[in-house]
Parts: sequence; C-alpha cells; structure tokens
Amino acid sequence: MQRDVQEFMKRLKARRQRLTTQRKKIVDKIFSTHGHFSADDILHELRKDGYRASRATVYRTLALLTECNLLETIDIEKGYKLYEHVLGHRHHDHFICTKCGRIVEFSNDALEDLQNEISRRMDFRPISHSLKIYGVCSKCQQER
Amino acid sequence: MQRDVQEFMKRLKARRQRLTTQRKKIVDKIFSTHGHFSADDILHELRKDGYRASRATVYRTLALLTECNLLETIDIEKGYKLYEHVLGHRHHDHFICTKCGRIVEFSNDALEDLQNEISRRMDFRPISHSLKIYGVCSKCQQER
DNA sequence: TTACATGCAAACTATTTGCATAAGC
DNA sequence: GCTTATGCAAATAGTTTGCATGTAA
Repeated sequence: MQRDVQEFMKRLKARRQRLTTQRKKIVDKIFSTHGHFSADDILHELRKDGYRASRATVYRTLALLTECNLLETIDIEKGYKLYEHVLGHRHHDHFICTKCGRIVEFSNDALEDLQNEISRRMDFRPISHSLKIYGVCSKCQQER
Repeated sequence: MQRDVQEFMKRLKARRQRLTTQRKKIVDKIFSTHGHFSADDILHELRKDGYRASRATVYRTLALLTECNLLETIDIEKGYKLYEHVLGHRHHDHFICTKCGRIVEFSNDALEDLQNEISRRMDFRPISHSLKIYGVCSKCQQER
C-alpha cells in the first residue's frame, strides 16, 4: 500500500536515512504481504519477482522498520522470528495451533484491562506484552 | 530436593532410561536452584562445585527434564532460553523488567478463566499459554 | 552384555557484522 | 561530495549432533 511506504519515508527522513531501491522493494513486498512472515519469506518472495536483495539487507530493513514502529515481531519459539505490520492494526494476541502451525489473531479489551490491573497492583508499569495461547484450532480438532 | 530426584527416576524408568552420575548431579543442581536459570548457569554452578559435565549433556538433560514435564522453558527473547521447575509449582506468568531484566512471577485465576473463555468462543482448544508483560518494575521506577 | 549415555568437536541455524564498494541526497 | 547503504563472506551465539568410547542395569 502506497500509504505505508509514505509513512516509512517520513520516518526515514526524520532519522536522516535513505530510501534506497532495496528498501523500497522490501517495504512494498512487506506491506503487500498479509499475515505473518519471516525474513526468509520476504527474501523468497522478492526472488519470485525476479528481484534480489541480499539477506543482510532484508534483515537490516526489517530491524529498521521495527525501530520505526511499523513492524512488530512475534516470537513463535521455533528458532526464528515472524513479523507483522502494525500500522493501522490495533494490538492483538495470538493463538498458535500446535498441529498445523496456524496463527490466529484475537483481541479482547477485558483481557487488556485485567493485565493492566494486575500490573498496577504489583506496582509494575507495563509497556507491552505478549500473550500466546498454544492449542488445537477448530480445523485440526475436526480432523481427528 | 530428594523428592524431585525420585520423581525424575520414576519418569526415567517409565521411559527405560538411565540415572547416570551426570544426570543426578545436574538434577540435584537444578532443583536446588530457585528461580530461573539458563543452561550456562547450570554448567557454571556445577563447575563451582568442582564437577564438570559436558555442555552437551547439560543440554540433553534439560531437554529430557522438559519432556518429562519437570521443567518448563521461558523464552525471554534474548537469544537463549531460561528454565524453571514445574513440580509443585502452579502455573504462573511473568513480568519482565526492561530496565534491570528482573523477572517477577504472578498468577491470576480471573486471567486464566478469561483466556479459556476466549479460546472456547473461538473454538480453539487451549493446551498451554505464555504471557509476558514487559515494563518497569517498582525498584527501577524509583531509581529515576 | 548390551543398550543407552557421555564427551568432544564439528555442525547447525538464524541472525549480525566488518569492510570494500556503490549510490542517495 | 559526503555520508549512508549494500553485498559478500565471515563471525556469532546458543544449541544440536555424529561418533568413538564409557557405563548403568
């Protein structure tokens, strides 16, 4: 989406950094990818389009986007990270199916409130959180 | 604690595996360590006691204990894993202080219930979950 | 005695980094 | 033109693995 690239440019400028060809290609690809993706996914998607960016540049761009708060990482505890866009998405948590690996997003205000309440009670100032529920998704439940 | 070692032996037997000197030393050390620890912590603690187990054996034993449901991992998203005992501890979640790295445990029934409720509503059968709240602990709040 | 465990070193995997070269602004 | 970014290959870091040797049952 054009809007995301514009937002990226704006944030790059604020940091005195450059919009290179590689960054543009990578950002375009990322924001046209829905759902969750790994660094490797992006690399392969780019190659499918006949474009080749180095692995290092992909990682560096993902880090940059994360610092710019355009991207967030999800640690699925599998030895590599997944990313998802943040722009225009509200905070949510994740179900992770242990059978098929499917990741389903959910969000719940009461849950957020409760976490804040617990934090306050323990005199802890919350900044962010990560909740992952592991289990079996509806599809996989039916399959057995 | 003796009881933990006994439980370990029982579970080893059930899997037709052996209680070696190394495993005994490692398990003793683990269950006399309170709080959270890394593979490296265990290795160093053992060396302090003048005992040397290979790094590979420590990792293999940690994996074994995890499979036996005597240990659980906490992924602190720092490139290495922490472990904690499970035996005799009820499930809990973690605050992680982003200033000092301190990890504080908490548990809350309403939170558990709510998560189960949300799972049920989404037709997802929950097995386990991981909630980490990142923020600033009370000590670090006072320091600035 | 024999199947399983250990120790070592090498392998792995995702990610990061140093450095010479290229290219935005 | 100056400074920042890229690409490559090598480095990292935690963890895992192959294999010869040791050992619990």
